[in-house]
Amino acid sequence: MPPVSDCTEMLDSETKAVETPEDHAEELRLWLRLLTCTTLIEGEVRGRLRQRFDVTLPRFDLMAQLDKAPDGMTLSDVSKRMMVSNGNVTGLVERLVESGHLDRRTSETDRRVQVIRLTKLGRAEFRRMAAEHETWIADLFGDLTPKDVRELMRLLAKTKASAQKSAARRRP
Amino acid sequence: MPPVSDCTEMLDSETKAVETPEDHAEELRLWLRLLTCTTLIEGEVRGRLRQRFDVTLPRFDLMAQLDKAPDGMTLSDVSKRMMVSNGNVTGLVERLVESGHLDRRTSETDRRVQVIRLTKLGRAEFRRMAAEHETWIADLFGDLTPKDVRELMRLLAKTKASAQKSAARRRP
DNA sequence: TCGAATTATTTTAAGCCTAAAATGTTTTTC
DNA sequence: GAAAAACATTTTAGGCTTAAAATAATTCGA
Repeated sequence: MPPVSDCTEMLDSETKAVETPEDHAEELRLWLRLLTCTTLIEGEVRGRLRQRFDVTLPRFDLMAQLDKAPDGMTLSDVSKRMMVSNGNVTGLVERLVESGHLDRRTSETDRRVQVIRLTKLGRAEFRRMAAEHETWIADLFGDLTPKDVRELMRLLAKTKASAQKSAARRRP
Repeated sequence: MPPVSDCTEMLDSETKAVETPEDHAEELRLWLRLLTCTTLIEGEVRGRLRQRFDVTLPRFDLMAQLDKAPDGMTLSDVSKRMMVSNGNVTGLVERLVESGHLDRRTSETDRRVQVIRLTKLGRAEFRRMAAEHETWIADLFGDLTPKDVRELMRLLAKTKASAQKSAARRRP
């Protein structure tokens, strides 16, 4: 058998590119590791929120979005920001209004739109939780140097852009 | 007012460390970016699995675990590997046995233990899906150079270790 | 201006997920 | 060897999540 050159793309006898099952094992491993990290940290945060404040992670996340928007947000805004389905937000908001953390009103100018805001109670509780939450995150990432953090930020930004591009290709 | 040295840790008049609300905004941003990346990619994979194969992501993930274990796994193994609750696995397995993708039997040596395996059908279907899945991942991470991938792998490994350490501190 | 398309939200049906309690089994300990 | 501890799994109750269909309101276009 003649020696074969070690090129990435295989060529057939007529020098035309041939479909080769390329090796994407590295990317796959990277994806699994990314997922593991997120799941690990998310689970930890979820548990601490429940133990310390008896609140669920989705509730906390929703309140976090609203804390950054003093003038309120529409359900669609929230849905896009949180990257969850519309129906999901509907239910989440329902329960948070029920518990007195959120205020919800129909927009004056567009009767399709619901604007939601944190109530005083909601804001106070969120701030209390957020302060502690921040220390948890700092601790979870505690072994990373500032340089590590910067580098990760950069690479994840690149990853996000790459994934968005890929997603847009499929669903333009 | 005398000039103050710009040290990170504030000292009070008696030179004892004082609790200062430290700034962990960078770590927080990092966490949000990590979460965004994962959610983005996960959503994309979920959608493609549904469209192309009419299968859910958790089902796919479970089958992926079993594909790596020809001799089968116990429910506990699966639960640990997937980092989901026991009860969750019970239900997932139930549905996959129902659909003929999994085989489940009680261990000969320990009647508490359930051993599950992919059936022929399950393995065949999984392999078909996995091949395509791999190309999606490659595409989603397509703009990363091999060096980026290596660097991310390294930093995420460090992140995982850090988070595990932090989690262990809380729940030893 | 009227009908069509678009947009915002809700509803529906099904499945996923968790924490905690319950059940049954095995191992440990005295 | 019996009680206690540990273990594997299931059940329970409730909440989260999605995709798709339905409802309602607005905007656009001829």
